[in-house]
Amino acid sequence: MARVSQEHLDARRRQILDGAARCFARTGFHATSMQDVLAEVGLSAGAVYRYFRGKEELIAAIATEAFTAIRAAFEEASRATPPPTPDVLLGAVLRLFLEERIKGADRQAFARLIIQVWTETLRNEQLAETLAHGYNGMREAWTALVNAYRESGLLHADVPADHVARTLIATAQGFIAQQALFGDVAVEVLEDGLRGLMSMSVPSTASPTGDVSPREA
Amino acid sequence: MARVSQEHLDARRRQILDGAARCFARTGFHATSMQDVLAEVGLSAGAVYRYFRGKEELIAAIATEAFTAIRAAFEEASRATPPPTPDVLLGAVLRLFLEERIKGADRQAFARLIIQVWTETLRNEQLAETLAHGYNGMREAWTALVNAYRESGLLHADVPADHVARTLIATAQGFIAQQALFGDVAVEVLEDGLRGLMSMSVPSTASPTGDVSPREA
DNA sequence: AAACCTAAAACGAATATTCATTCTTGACAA
DNA sequence: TTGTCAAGAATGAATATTCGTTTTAGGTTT
Repeated sequence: MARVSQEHLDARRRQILDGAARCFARTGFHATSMQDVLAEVGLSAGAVYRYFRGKEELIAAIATEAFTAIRAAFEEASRATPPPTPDVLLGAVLRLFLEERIKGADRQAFARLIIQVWTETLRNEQLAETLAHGYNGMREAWTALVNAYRESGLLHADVPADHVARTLIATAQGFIAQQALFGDVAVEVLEDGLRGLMSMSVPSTASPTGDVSPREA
Repeated sequence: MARVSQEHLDARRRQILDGAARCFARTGFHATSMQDVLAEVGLSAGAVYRYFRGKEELIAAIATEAFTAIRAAFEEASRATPPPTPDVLLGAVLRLFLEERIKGADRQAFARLIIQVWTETLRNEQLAETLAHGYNGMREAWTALVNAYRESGLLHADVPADHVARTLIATAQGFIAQQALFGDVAVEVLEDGLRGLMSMSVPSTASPTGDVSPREA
């Protein structure tokens, strides 16, 4: 028996994943050809097809891995005790996110990969379910956190905790989008922005602006 | 001259754009084949290629049109006088956004198209510039708006107005992403979420960013 | 010797695009 | 009004290319 060590196999697999991730972040899943990937990872077709059944499996592996990293960032930040205020919480999420890197790629690469994972859910139902399930978990954790805000007297408005949780997650997602599009995201922007919002006075619930009526199903 | 009426030409062009938009929203720009588009619009290849030089031009036309609609929603909402509070403002943006529809497609379709426009900027530099320029315009308009908040005493924290503006835009972008991914976005979620954030107390502890001295909460 | 990998060639399927052809339109002459 | 006819509009099978993948034979490492 002359087998290569398991570490070698793992390293090869990682080498492929990293190279493919660079390609995908650069040009997108479907505008990247397998030949692009082969050239980037520096391996032959036969080698790559030994580790992955095909392009779809490679995409699925990278997409799942990327989303898992995102989810971990959200959950790790929300585990802090006592619950930090939203600016600190989301700042931590974004900081973890910006630290997450694709080996050998620039700062924008991971964000670009993430927004492509979003679009890939259109085609890949399995991935869509993974994402839906993952986000539901985050929502629940963050809803509990918002409820803790209310109980400690930090949150005054009488609004569903779930709505606040979804809004916070949306803000983080938006900054991921901005990082992917413009690559100029600094954590302070988000932290300051949230502090600014939190410092604003809440208008009385019955605000007769008139031009917009809350009629939506 | 034996030509067909200009209205006919315009209608054909729109027919192609609408059908292609449905395809692209469903499966993405690059996973959609021209034959898919041809079948969806009910025209032959030759007919479509009379109106568009090729797939790239079709993609560019649809992407630009979609982003223009988004930008219009942001700007129309920000033109309201007096400046409405962020919850009302972003609520209006999201309402306008959810009204924007691709003819013959479901509620998620337009949001799905938008997130694909984001990813398309990776490949299309021209489109990337259009987006960067457009978002910069929105940022400036919204920064002015946040400054108006501060002057009217609504905003207390001493944070750059631009940071608050970017955070608000990020929140809207995040809800667009959620609508694309899960399709269950209601405007009230965003409105409640922002009201909740605005009702929270700003911590007075020194923040890691430096000597931001918050005033009364 | 067995597992790993390479390099190159070849594969069929799928792709975007073209082009020779047919159909349709509408201005104009009768 | 009616008939004519060329230009415009549309067709769809054919084209060349590119794609992902498999196969081949040979070489290298353990």
